[in-house]
Amino acid sequence: MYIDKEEMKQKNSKREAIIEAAVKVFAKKGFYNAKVNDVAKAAGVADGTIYLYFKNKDDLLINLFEDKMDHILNRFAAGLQNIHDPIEKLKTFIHVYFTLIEEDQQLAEVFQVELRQSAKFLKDYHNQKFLDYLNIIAGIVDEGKREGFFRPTLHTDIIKLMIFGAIDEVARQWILGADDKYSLEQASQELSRTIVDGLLAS
Amino acid sequence: MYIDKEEMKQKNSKREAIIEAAVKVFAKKGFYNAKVNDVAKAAGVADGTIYLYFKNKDDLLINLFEDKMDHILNRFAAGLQNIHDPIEKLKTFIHVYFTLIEEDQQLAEVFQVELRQSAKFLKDYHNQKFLDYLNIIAGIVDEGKREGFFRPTLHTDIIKLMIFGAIDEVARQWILGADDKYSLEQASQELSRTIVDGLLAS
Amino acid sequence: MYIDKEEMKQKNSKREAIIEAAVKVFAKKGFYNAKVNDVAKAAGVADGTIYLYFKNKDDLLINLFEDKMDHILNRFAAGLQNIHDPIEKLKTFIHVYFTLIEEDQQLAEVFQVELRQSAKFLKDYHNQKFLDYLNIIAGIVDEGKREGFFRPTLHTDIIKLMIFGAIDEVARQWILGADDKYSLEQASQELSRTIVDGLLAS
Amino acid sequence: MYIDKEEMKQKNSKREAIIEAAVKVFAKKGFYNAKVNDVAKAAGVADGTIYLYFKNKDDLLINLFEDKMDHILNRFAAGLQNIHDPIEKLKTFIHVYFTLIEEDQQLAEVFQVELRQSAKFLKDYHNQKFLDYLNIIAGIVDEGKREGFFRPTLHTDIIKLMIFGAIDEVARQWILGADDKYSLEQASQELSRTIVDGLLAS
DNA sequence: AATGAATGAGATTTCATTCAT
DNA sequence: CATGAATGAAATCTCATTCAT
Repeated sequence: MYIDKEEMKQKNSKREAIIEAAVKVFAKKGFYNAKVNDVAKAAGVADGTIYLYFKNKDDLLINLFEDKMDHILNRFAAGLQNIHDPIEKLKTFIHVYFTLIEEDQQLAEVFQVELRQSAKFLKDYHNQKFLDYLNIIAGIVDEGKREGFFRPTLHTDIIKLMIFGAIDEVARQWILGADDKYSLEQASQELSRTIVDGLLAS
Repeated sequence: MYIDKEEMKQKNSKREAIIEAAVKVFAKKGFYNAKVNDVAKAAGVADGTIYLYFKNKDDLLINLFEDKMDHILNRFAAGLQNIHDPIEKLKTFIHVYFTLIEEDQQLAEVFQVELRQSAKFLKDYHNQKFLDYLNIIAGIVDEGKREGFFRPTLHTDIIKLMIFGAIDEVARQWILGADDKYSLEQASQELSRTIVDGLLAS
Repeated sequence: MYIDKEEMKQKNSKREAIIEAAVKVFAKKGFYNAKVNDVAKAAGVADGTIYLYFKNKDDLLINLFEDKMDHILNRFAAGLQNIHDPIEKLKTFIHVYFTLIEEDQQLAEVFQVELRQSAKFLKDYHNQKFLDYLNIIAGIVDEGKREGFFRPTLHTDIIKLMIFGAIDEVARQWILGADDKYSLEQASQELSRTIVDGLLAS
Repeated sequence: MYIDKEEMKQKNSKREAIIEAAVKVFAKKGFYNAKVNDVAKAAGVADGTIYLYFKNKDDLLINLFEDKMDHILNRFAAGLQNIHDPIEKLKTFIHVYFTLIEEDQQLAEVFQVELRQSAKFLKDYHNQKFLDYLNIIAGIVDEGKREGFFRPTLHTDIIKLMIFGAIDEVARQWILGADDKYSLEQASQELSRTIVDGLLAS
């Protein structure tokens, strides 16, 4: 029994190690410029080992995405659990987002930059986790409409993208260091205020 | 005299043809999956010809970006020329943006998807044209603050990114066809109203 | 233990195989006209394998040169080991030279013809092994002067080149088959006699 | 009439210009690394123009060689014209050789380095001019034998190569600047003395 | 005769993936 | 399970040569 557990841990830990290495390497070099061997070296395994855990390089990126997205979705679920006011929910959503960005900037970079890149990921690959993520926002917006906080005429499909895009871009530029003119805390406040104001029923 | 003109046109037209072909091909296959030979065939020239006009594949992408960005910046300048009310300016900006997207969807796809991908473009390559573009938004926001329309406490560096991100994401998803639930006209209206409301001084 | 040895042998044997193949192919086609794929085929490996052992085509030529030069220098050292008379040493040097030429005519051709060609080898690439080689001759000449056999006024720096050039050219033309009018044995005798006579103190 | 002459001069001067440019460029970069366009630029003509005067790049090198060799052969003929003593002839030959080297070091470099390079030139291309050149030496040696100055047993075919190689190598190293330890004048003296001593009948 | 833009065959080199150990 | 040497398809880029002007 404990052996199985050990082995499971080993197994997991090797798969994990590869994903963590991939996050680092993809963040630094970009997916297309990163070599499988770079990831292998960073993970402390042989090239071939990666193919024991992942079908190919694309599959590694997909698995990385799904794994990390699970974690992110859990974090949002946890953060929003005990909040009932849609306005507070929206503010919390933004806050959790920036907290995640700050916690793991390399992961953030992969999400912000690399996942945008390939047709594979934004077009061909049907991205349920990303839809789940957008639906958190949609849920909050719909709730706000239902409860009379937000304009009832809001087109949720557009608004959810708008909110996501706004947060995402501010985060991306912070990550890229193009703007060290603002802190994530400032950004969080500014975005919350402006977005909420934009949605409020008059 | 007319010969010089002719030749100029010829010359330009070959460079132009390559760039137009690159837009098509990059939009369809993505930058990294597009072969130089694909671009050459699409442009009706030989592989080598591309290297007479561009240093290498990266350089082609950079030139494509700069050329097209010039056009875009001109379009914004023209569109905003005779408008003085900052609120109207913002609405017009959004409208012009979506008009451009609609006019050339392939170009839009390259800008919205492919240009996000390479470290070259978002990090290494210092991107003056993109800054110019963001500064159009910043200018409108600052004007609105000065003239008392918008909250004077707005942090322009954050707000400009927020606005850009919001518009950009809505446009991207429309391009990618993930959402055929809305028209660009609807999106334009919805964004204008929401963003302006978010910025207004109470 | 024997496994390590085996592996070493294997490893060496692949690097070796590539170098031997390169000698054959460069001799036949010339360095610039030889394709990497020609070498790969001759060595019975894939193109890519060559790049596991050598940085690029130039590096292969350099390594070939250094490896073979080591062997050649050893042969000279061995041949001259037990000889003390400078005149005998000179004769032996010439004899060993022609023996090496005869033993491996393809290698000789690469050394005599191909290595002369690229700026890399005669100018840019700093060529310690070749200097070592010339210094064998210089050593013999100096010894001969010191011991009163050779004219004490000989300018060793010139004489060593003269001797090398004389031997080298006779060998080259024999290799190129331009002159099948003489055997290497004849050439060896003729050169020995003439050079020694030229150096002798009167 | 005078127009034809003019044109002839023009014609010659363009062909000449290309050859002179080729000497410069080949000397600097080596034949294989020199681009036709490099030669064209150096000659102040268009790429295509070179093909009006020469069949291809190889043909340019061959023509360069033949032209220059004619000049060289003439110089030797002139220098040796009024000398009858074979020993003096040999000394003069060496002296003329070094004078030519000194007069045009770039040409020398092409002859010394580049012409050695391609199978085309030392094997395939049947090189009458080079044989003519070697035969000047052979003629002197034979004369010396006939007149009793040199050992009658000398194998002229070997000796001519030996003499050529000795002179050539000393010249080459001087060109390459590897040895700035000696002047060409010194070299000339040293070689003359040593070679003549080596050949003398005892 | 001269030009030089255009060609396109072909060479080097890379790197994801495999498989014998 | 793990390795990493070997593979070889495929991509970028070069450059001698052509040919319409």
